Parts: sequence; structure tokens; C-alpha cells
Amino acid sequence: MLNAIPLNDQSTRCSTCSLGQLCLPVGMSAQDVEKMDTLVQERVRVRKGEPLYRLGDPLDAVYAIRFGTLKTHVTMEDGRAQITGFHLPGEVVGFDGLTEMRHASDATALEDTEVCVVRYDEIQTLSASLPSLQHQFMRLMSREITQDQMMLITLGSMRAEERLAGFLISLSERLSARGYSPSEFVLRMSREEIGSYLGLKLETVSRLFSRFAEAGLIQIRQRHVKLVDMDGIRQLLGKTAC
Amino acid sequence: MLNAIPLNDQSTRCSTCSLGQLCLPVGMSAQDVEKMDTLVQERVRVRKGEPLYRLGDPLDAVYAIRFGTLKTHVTMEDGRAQITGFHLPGEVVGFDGLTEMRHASDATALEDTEVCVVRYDEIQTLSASLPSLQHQFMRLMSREITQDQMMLITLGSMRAEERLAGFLISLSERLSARGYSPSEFVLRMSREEIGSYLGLKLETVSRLFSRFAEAGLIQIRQRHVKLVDMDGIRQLLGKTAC
DNA sequence: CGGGGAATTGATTGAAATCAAGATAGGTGG
DNA sequence: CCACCTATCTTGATTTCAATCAATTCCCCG
Repeated sequence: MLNAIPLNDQSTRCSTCSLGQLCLPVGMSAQDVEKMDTLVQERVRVRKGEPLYRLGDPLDAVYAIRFGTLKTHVTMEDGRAQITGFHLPGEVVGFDGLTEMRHASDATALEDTEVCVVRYDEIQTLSASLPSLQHQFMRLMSREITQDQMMLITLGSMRAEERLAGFLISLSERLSARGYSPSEFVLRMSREEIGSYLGLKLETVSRLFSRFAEAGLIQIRQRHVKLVDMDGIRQLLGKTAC
Repeated sequence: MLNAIPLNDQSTRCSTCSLGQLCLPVGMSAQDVEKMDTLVQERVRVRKGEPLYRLGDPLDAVYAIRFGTLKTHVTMEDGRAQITGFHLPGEVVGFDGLTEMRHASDATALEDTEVCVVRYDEIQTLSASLPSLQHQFMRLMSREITQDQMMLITLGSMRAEERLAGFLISLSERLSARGYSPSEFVLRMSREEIGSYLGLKLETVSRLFSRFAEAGLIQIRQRHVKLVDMDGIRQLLGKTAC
């Protein structure tokens, strides 16, 4: 199921990877990044719809996305599922579950995806001779915590309209940072998945998209989105409940 | 405002602290914990209602709670606030904000509270000679991520009744682990604060408490709670929307 | 003992969920 | 290559749960 790709000398390493400034090495010195080149020994391809890992799987690595999109999600006993994140190239997944050394969520590909396998024992070994890597790793975990907390605000105190506006803006900014158009992109996830992420039902998401389009804020045809009035969308986000 | 307490040889250290099995040292070997005894050089007292740190403050330490209760919270530009966590003795706060080395939230005492100051540079230094500390630190951050994600499920897909039942059960379990009664305790936070944490309005929280009491699940008088029918409360939590 | 924040309770509103058809389009096999 | 089939999405009608608005009541603290 998982398609492993062993790396050789010709393969792209962290020091030459175009995602460097978004990924693990962000903010590290060029020398330090070069020392990291042995860190990733393997890549893995995951086909659309297939899992990268599942809740309960032994955790021996975290994964940096090279291309594609992942969703991380948790399913409750009663079948209700919650999507906890959508992840783009350069983002690192798998930080949960270090407590028990077992993954605390599922990660599933939303399109064909390739990830760099960053083995946890390699990180620990290499950190001894490369202290900045340890700091780096903690920074990434800290960022994950901050992001989750921003999502708590979204789910805990925003109205449906604000949630979706925030989702579009966040996606736009992240795509833009990766060299894609900030105003025109394809959603890799269904209305239901967006709803799960935002704590809404798929009908509500669909209705809101229609409403946004009617208001001239966006154009939308299926999963193809064009953000027409970014300022207007941002205003929605800031709008208090009076 | 912050009351610093320098530590001397007589002071309690990690290796002799009664909270050891809940706090930073959890799961570490006795020898390793002894090596940690130099890690905490200082404690700080925070009076009820006062902040331990504020969003944007330079981050140079994380804090382990010795006694008392803290809330962590974020306030948006428009004034809306979201409480992201309530923290009991043995829990460590301040893991957000390592990205920018500035706190990404506020931490405020709900009652007079004392914390151990764990300086971040000390952690980095000590980790070099004590590799298990590094792993330990990451485990704690990972736990924070997992907890935040469980909270995302709560806010994203549970109904008000389930949220409050989950809150009571979680509090009961955590107090129990600290040697307090699992069935009878005093809430250190207001209805409004509970509501903020659970994404509900204070009136809803109050009504639900009354409803739970009427159903014979709990007894409640102001902030004094007694959990009468734990199984019943647990059933509420599991209950699907049919 | 008095004042005032905190909590309870009631009446009403409102936003999103639910229930229920259809419309669209993307993928597949003939 | 086209047509069908099924997922996905849209839209409408109705319900429901929690928010909001509005009084009291309860205590906790000074």
C-alpha cells in the first residue's frame, strides 16, 4: 500500500530542496541544514484516499510533505469524525503521539502525495551533534500547538460565516507561500471534509459558498475557487456578532 | 506583581517533589530525575486573578504548576476571548510560542498559585548531557497537541450536554490523579469561564448544571459540585445524536 | 450587614442542523 | 468516444438547540 522510495546520492536533500524555507529547515543556517542531509533516508508515496498512518500505529517517524495534500483526522467510537488539519507541502505531520510513541490520529492523502520520512531516532541522534535541530523540532511542535489553539478559537467562538472566511484566507495564504496563486485554486477536499474541519454540516458549507458567491466575494464552481474580493472576505472574518 | 522565590538546598527538588509522577519527570528513571534537580532554580507565586505571562511576552521559560490553578486564554482583536485550557498542579504551561520565543497566549491564576520556573536555555543545555530530558520535553509538547485535538473534537462535533459531561469527567479524573476526591470538588472557574472553554454561553452552562442536577446526575451549589451518578454522566458523553 | 458580582431561570429569537429532493459532473466501462 | 452511473453538491422547507434578552435571586467579600 505504502510505496517506499529509498534515496540515493542524486536525490534531493534538505539542503537543495525547494521547500526548505517552509519545511523542517526553516530559519536554520545553511551549514546546519547541510548537516541534516542524512536525516531523510527514505520517501513514501501515498495514493489519493490511502492512509499514511493510522491511529494506534507505532510512531517511529514524522513526515514532511513534498507534494500533495493530507488530512489528519480522528474518529470517535460512535463513528463521528473530526478533521483536525489539512496539510500542504513543506508541513510536517505526526507530532501527536510522541507521548505513547503511537500515532494519536489518522493521516490520509487527499490527492497523490509524497512525504519525506524523518525517523524519530535519527532526530534524537543527530540532535546531539546539531543542537539547532532540537530547537527546530520543538519550534515546529510549538507551531502545531499554536495552530490548534487558533482552531479552538474558530470552533469555540466564531459563527459559520467567519469560520469559512477564515478557512479561505488561511488556505490562500498558505498556497501563496508555496508559489501558487493566492486568489485562484482548487479545493482538494469535499464540502463534507471542510464541514468536519470547521464544525459545520456540508449543507451549511455549500450554502455559505453560494452566499459568498452571490455577494460577489468569490466565484465557485465545484471545487474550483476564485477569491474576488479579499478585503470583503477579511471583513467577514473580523465581523463581531454586533 | 510576580512573587519570585529563589530556591536553596533545602527546597524541594524534582527528585523529591510529590508531583513527580504527574509533572516533568513522569516516566523518567530515578537517576535521570536526580540530574534534573538543577533545572529549576526559581519558583514564582501568582495571586488569584493575576497573569503569569501575557501574549507577546518574551518566552524564556515554561512553568510547572506546584499548587493552584491556571487558565490559558487568547483574546481576539474584537474582544472575544477563548479559554484554551485549565491547568492543575503537575501540568506544564507555556509550550506555545516557542516558534517566535514569545508567548502565544495569556496565563492567569484562578486561585493563588505557585509554579516552578523551567528556563528554556537550561533545558537545552541539560538535554546535551541528559538525552532523556529532550525526549521528555517533546513528549509533553506532544501531549499538549493531543489534548488540543481532543478539544477540537469537543468543540467541532459535540452538543452542549456532551461537552459539559466531558468537562466534568475530565476534571474528576485529573483531580483524582492528584489525590483529590473524584466525586466532590470545587470549581475554580466561573460559569462564564467554563462556557468560554466549551464554546457555550454562561446561561447554557448554568441551565445544563441545573438539568444534570434535576436528573440526579450531580449535586451543585454555586461552585461546589458532587458527581452522584458517574455512569449516567459518562452515558451522556457517549450519546450520539441518534 | 450591605453591596455587587455571579448564578439561576424564563421568554423569545435566531443560526445552523436536519430532512428531502434534484442538479451537476467526474469517472468508467461498453 | 460517448453514455451512464454514482459521488458530490446545491437548494428548499422545517426543526431544534443554543444564544440572546431580561429579571430576579443568591451569596461572597469587604
